[in-house]
Amino acid sequence: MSSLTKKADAFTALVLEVFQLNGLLLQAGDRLSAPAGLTSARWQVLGVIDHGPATVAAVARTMGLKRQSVQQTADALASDGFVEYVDNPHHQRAKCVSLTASGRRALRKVEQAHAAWADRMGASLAPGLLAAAVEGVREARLRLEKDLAPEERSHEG
Amino acid sequence: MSSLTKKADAFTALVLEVFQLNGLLLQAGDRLSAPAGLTSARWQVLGVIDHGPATVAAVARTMGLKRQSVQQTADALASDGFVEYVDNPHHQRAKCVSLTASGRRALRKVEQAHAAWADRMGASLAPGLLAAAVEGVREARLRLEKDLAPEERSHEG
DNA sequence: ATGACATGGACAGGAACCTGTCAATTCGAC
DNA sequence: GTCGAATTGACAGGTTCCTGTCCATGTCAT
Repeated sequence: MSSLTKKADAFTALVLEVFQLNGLLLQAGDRLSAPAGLTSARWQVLGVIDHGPATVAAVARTMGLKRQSVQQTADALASDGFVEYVDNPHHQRAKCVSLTASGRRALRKVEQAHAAWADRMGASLAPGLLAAAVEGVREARLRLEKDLAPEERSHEG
Repeated sequence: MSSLTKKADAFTALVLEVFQLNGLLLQAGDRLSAPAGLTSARWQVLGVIDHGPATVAAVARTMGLKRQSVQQTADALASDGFVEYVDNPHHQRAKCVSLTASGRRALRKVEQAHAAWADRMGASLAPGLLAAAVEGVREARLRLEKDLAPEERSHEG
């Protein structure tokens, strides 16, 4: 660390903070969704198909994940009765993932818990600080996306 | 999302940004460390023991991970010759993880790449914005740590 | 219509984290 | 010194993500 410039040091500090916050957020998400029988990953999938059924691949694109990862989560959700595969009029093999009544109930429950939590957390931070954090992190993300883009040469991702 | 207050909405935006940035950072870390034959996780472990050998459990505490996770990474590093287990004068069973010459070489290589990258990224962001992002994310992390703390009742964690 | 190409589901295997449990060791209170 | 608590390594098993591959299906230019 001692050989880094000031700006590099500041950016590295952001990286370490983001890693830590990310870990805590996953923990918080699991705690929010556990009472409804869900996890962070499963809750996210239910959230995506809340506005309407979608194929596994479409959900994956929305979430920025690989379709194989979402497939696993969707299969687990289906075997727990939170979602079901329904026929897709536009594609013979690619069925749509659709919320069941049980899935919708669970999602509503998590959303209520999430609303209370986000409100509590959002209120505990100075508004200006929160806004600055969002903007700063978004800017960093955009730069990093550009930085990473040139070398990505995968037909799957 | 529509039932959230303004502050809750802002906080949720921060969460989504952090998730995305975290994913990109892992990608960037892997890309930085790949030329040296490492990954993000392995590089982190090498970084911790750079200032001196330490037990697996101590490394885990430093990194905020479970010792079992670090054990796996350390074993992998050992089998690749980047680290070796050396006797611990203070503990019969708990050996210390120590850098080998090869491990030190790899670490130096990654650190150089990291310095260049962090400098480039840090310079691409307005200094004020970067500082605000660090402060905002840190504040959010601290609040979340407090928010999460009361319920944590695990003798391992 | 036919053949190239992108998209999608399925399956295999791996990385990095987690939890839970066990026995060995160390440490502190007494 | 001795006993109980805390720490540590080891092992088993699980989650969520990844990559790579194969084949079926849909789309589009020719």
